[in-house]
Amino acid sequence: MGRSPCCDKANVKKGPWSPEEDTKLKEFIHNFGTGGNWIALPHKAGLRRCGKSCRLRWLNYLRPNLKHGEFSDEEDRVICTLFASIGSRWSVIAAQLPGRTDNDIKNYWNTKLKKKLVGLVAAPHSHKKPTQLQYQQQPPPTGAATATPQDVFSSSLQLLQASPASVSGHYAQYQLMDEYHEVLQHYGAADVFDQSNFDSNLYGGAGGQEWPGSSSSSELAPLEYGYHEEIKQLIATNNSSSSSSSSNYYNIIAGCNNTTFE
DNA sequence: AACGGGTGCAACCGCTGGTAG
DNA sequence: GCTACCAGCGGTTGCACCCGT
Repeated sequence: MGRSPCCDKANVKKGPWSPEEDTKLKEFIHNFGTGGNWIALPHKAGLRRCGKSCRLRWLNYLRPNLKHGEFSDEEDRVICTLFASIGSRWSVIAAQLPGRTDNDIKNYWNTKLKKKLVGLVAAPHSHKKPTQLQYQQQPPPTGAATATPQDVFSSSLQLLQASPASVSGHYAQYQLMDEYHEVLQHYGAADVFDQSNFDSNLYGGAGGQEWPGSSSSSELAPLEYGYHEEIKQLIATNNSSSSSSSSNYYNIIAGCNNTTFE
């Protein structure tokens, strides 16, 4: 048996919202709030819309203090960093970017950031990347039988963050993101993450969404949290071998010196 | 001017997890 | 413990707009 639909599909309007509908929704929520029940809201507000549609419209467009327009370099950096850490958990990423919605960030990632990466790789001045074999040669984290893509990327990003300021910046970040993307493809993309393990690492296993030690939910979580020991281990291992793949990453990053990204 | 492909964004869909009864 | 309901989430789609030919 299937579940009952959330609304009468035949009697709800779909498609773009009109200014009148926007006004009705805004005024209703301003006067009465959502009442904790989005399903009942459209009827009360005199809207022929599905409750889910109202919720989405409010959260993504009508809600106060929303930012529209270009993402800043800093926002780019946060998105890349968090994507590297937690994957496509857009709501979690959005929580770190005040005024941005998960839908915004998802669209931005899918339409712009991802393409920036691809463009960089295709660009003539792109630097040689490690091969997939080199990914496989990455040492596994402590206690793991094999290195996961996430391990590889985490170590790469950590190397980047630990490197001198001259080698940081968008180009290097995006270069790493692309490597990450390639690793995902190599591993079949789908079941790369042990999500529960990720959550446990990311949130300290407490089940909450606030970073341990953080007094504010808007505080940016330290990237290395949860991976700290694994990453240190990886760095230690990589640094001990001059022919290790970590030096490939250093070469890539070093090659980005004085490269401006737009 | 007309057309077609590309792009960006708003909105929808289907699923999951939480929870009240 | 079970069921039904709801909010929230991520993936996907539809469409308006832009731009090159």
